[in-house]
Amino acid sequence: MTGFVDAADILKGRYEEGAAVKLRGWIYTSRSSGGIQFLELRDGSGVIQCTLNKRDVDEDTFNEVEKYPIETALELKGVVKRDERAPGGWELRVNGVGDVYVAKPDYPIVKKEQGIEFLMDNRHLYIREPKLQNIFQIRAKFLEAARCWFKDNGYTEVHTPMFMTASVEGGSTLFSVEYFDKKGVYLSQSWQLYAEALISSLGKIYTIAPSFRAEPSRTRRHLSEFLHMELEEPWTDLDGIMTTGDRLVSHIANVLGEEIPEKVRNAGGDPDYLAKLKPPFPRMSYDDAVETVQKQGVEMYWGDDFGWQQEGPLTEQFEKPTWIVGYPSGIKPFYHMPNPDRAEVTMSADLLAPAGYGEIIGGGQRVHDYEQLYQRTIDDGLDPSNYEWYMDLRKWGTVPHSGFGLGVERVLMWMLKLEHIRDTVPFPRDMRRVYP
RNA sequence: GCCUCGGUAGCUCAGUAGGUAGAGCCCCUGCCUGUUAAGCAGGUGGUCGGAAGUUCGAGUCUUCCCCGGGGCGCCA
Repeated sequence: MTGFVDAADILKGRYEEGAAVKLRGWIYTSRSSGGIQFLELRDGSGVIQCTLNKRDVDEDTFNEVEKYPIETALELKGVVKRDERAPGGWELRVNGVGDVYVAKPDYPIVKKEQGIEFLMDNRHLYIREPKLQNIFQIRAKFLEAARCWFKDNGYTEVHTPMFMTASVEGGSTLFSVEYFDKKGVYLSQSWQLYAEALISSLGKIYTIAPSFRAEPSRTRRHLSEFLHMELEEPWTDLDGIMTTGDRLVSHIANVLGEEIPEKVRNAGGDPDYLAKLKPPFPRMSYDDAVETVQKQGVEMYWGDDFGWQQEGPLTEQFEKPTWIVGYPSGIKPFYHMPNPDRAEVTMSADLLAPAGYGEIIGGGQRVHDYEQLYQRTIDDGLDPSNYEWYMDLRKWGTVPHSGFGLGVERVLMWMLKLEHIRDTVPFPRDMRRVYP
């Protein structure tokens, strides 16, 4: 059979009642009531009920179909029918069956409550669930929207190595790799050092690539491998890069809210909020943030980073994502530029999502002066000789430049109000799980 | 790394005072022409996470180990 249609298009009413169509997919659920069978067919676009009436097909076909276990893949032809009794309001009245790929009868994922451990052990099957399918489709739209924005704003996509010899974010969270006979090779934590080299070649650039962090973190917002959307641009200061972040995040939110509101709603998000999210986002100095936290009675001292205890109360009242600007030098990596008027703080900013979803962007202005960078490296306890090529960049045509990294899964989690970051990605990697 | 909860049928769980293993779902068989996690009747299915110990006897008590969930610190 050829010329198959998508279940989603039938459910959207794109076919008139009575239209003869062909569908193919996997049996998601099946129920039978003697002379009539109900199959919910899952085809990658959605799930649609297909009814088989004994009157409409020959007896052999009817009896065969009744025996098919769930997850059997098959081709169905029939007639589109509007029916309020069907989930979604539309169904296919089947009058013929094409090729069939019969499943084994013991599919482990049951339409009942199941434990997380079991579902994670069977992740390769659980990803078929419409709930996850929907999130993955939103994720794809998210990336599409971002790339579209980058293109419209003159950014070039570029990719940097995953194998690296130097730490970007601090050595304790590096994954060590066996790299032939070489020692000291690690998986990338960030593209940043390479990005700073590439801006002198390409100008405004971005990447969408995995980053790896060996943080022994067991929380609902950590992955050891996450998708990192990073951006770097020359001739730009801290203020400029925050404005860029505002526009990028707003654009992605708007696209999701306006173009696929139903999917967003089904996942648990609020499409109206996303559609209306507009720049600029509020900016709060680190000093004021500390004071705010202290006023709420939570223990914190100037110079500390925000832990969960501090961040929750701080972001609870936020309507929009909010920038925390000017972190102390002591809690930011060496490449952050010190504030010329106030050496104890950096020209850095993190974007915190509302409602305790945590940090979704981290970035700022980089040190572009050679001497200053050299000193910062030493102050940070690092060996400058490990960063020779990176220092080199400051010798020839160094200009003020800034960038940031956005955690795709974190942003998705916030936008869809998900309980756990694991559901933003098909096969999540955390400290306890690398299988399947 | 630390805190905390858990591991009994394929899945979700119950298991009283230590006395020899249960339910629902899944699956199989039969019935049912509008089901929505369908319903009704019957049936299959177990090294109680592992090892050692106490005991006449351990799913249950003790010790050690393994695996997992949630959280903290840290981070995007």
